[in-house]
Amino acid sequence: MVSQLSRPSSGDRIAPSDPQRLLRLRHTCAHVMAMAVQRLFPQTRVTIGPWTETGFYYDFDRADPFTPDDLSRIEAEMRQIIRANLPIIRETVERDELRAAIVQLHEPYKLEILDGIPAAEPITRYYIGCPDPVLPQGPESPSLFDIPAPGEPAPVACWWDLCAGPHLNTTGEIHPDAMVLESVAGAYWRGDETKPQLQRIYGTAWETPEQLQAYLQQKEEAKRRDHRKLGQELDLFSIQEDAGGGLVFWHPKGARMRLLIEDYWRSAHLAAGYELLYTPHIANLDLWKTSGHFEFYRDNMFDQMEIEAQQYQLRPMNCPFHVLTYQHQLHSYRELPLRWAELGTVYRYERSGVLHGLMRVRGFTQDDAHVFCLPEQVSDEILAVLDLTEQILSDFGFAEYEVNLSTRPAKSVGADAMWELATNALRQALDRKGWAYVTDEGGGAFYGPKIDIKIRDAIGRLWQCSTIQVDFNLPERFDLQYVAADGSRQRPIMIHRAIFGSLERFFGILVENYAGDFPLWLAPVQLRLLPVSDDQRDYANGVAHTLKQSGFRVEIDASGDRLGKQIRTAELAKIPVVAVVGKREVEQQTLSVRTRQSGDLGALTVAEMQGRMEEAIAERGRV
RNA sequence: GCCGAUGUGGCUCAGUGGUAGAGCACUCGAUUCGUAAUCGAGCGGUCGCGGGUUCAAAUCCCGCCAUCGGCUCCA
Repeated sequence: MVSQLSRPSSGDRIAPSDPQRLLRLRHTCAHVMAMAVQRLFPQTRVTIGPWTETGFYYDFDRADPFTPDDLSRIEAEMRQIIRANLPIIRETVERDELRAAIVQLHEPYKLEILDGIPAAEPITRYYIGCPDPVLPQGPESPSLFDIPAPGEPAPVACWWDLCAGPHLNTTGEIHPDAMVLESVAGAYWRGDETKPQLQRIYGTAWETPEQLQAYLQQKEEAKRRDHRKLGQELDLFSIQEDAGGGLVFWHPKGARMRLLIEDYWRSAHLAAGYELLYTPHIANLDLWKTSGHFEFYRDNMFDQMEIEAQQYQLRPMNCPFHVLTYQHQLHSYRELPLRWAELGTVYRYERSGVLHGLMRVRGFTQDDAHVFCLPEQVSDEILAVLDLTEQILSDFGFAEYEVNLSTRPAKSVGADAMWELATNALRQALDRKGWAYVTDEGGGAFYGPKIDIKIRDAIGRLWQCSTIQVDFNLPERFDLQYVAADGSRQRPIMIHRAIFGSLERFFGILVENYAGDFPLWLAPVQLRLLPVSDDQRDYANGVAHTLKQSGFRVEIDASGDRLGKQIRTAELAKIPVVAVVGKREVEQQTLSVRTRQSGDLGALTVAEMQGRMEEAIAERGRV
């Protein structure tokens, strides 16, 4: 039960000196851009243009697509408008008057917006450069006010938009070098894919050029850490066109890391009182009809396949299988809670345009678990899940969380009383855990409310991973029972939860968090031996053998390259520790150790080396 | 799925109608080397796939697939 939010929320940590003013600035930038666009491309219709976390955008309706070249022209035009330092004037207008003006301008989207504004609300418009434009002076007279060639229409140094504001007082308050246009993208009118597709131009804007530079550097940093790029460079995984989009191939180094993650996960769960299950990847469609998935989740399920006149379904979820396992025998209240976990691989149909590296795929493995418990155990069990989640995530280096409590959505099943009980149990557990959280009204699953946990990575971005959901729907649909103390049959409550969410996605987050520079316990290769010449091969083989016997992941550079090249190759592969073996080391039975973290450590015996590495592994750190 | 861009050896990329290129990787040879690239040679591509235009297509046109930036979706 994992939502696969594929992009992180903004990790923007560039602090503005005046946040309110920055929003006005960005909003004004959007207007300036719209003005520039309509000056350059008069046939373009305007729609909306808000500020965003890093800048602004404006959606336009125009027959021809904007090209990168158009963006440069628009940006140049915006600078002219900024340099002209045009006043921005707010005006409260009568609805009918404005309506007539909009009709005259042939702006259908603006008309729709105007007509959507409740009668009681005041209506405002914002002018740029009207009604009394300040004409520029001096040699850098902007093109804006150049005298038009004969036959061309006179340029209009005036533009207005129906807008609630707020805005800056003049365009000159925007720093022309703290603003750039970033990209063009398709967007739907009112975010509705049945409505016309518009062209959205994104820009970024800041108070100062320094802030802009900091933002651009952050963007570069995110690009440097991109798990798709690092996955290729470090040979961790691939997604192959020949196989199909969204299907992941784990290469030996990535698979080794996955194995480490899985091993850790299994031990942690066994220690926390879970049992492990393995269940099939396909099953009779009837199961999915009973569970409600066929009704509620069909759009994301792969097509059914017919096997001997029966319809079978590739699984998009694990829960019905755990439910069947529970149902297979009668349970006493004395057995509960039952905590069953599975690294369950699921397949979900995702529209081609949404696939994204490991973050959004069509086949992935959830670290899924279901807790079957008594109503009075729910709160304790949720609290225990929160504890386990914290333990596991912090061992992977994630100590900062943002927590959401999502309540009943419009499209949902179940009685109000059950929703209330479940939502209260989640709330109570969060309070007992002492975690602050934000309530997301209507953000729950169709079958129950949930807690979502986002982790903050090394560069401040938030990623959704863990989810905890209370479900009274499946127990109902499958008629799950336990025998209560009085001998009556009662219905257990089911808690779904995943900590990593999806292994693929979590792995991608790990790659980005560490920028491929993994702590020693996770590094696919922990140490590489670099023989200075062929004479040291036997010694290197002996050392490698010893270290491998002790459980270290070791390899020998077999290239025959010179030492400098071997070191370069190891550095590029981000191998945490290299050990040079030359004539000296063979004679003294040592290793000359060099780590990515601390550089040259000098000569160490094999035993000393092992000690250093064991220490780093134990604290999940680096050498 | 929608809008736009992109797709050339294993990787990164050049090549805009006239005989497919570079660097790295790989193989071979020489060198046996001390902390981020030794030298030389060689191998390797039906230019994403399928159609079309043309005497001639990596290059132009159409369809499809995948990837990238977004939109929509994300139980």
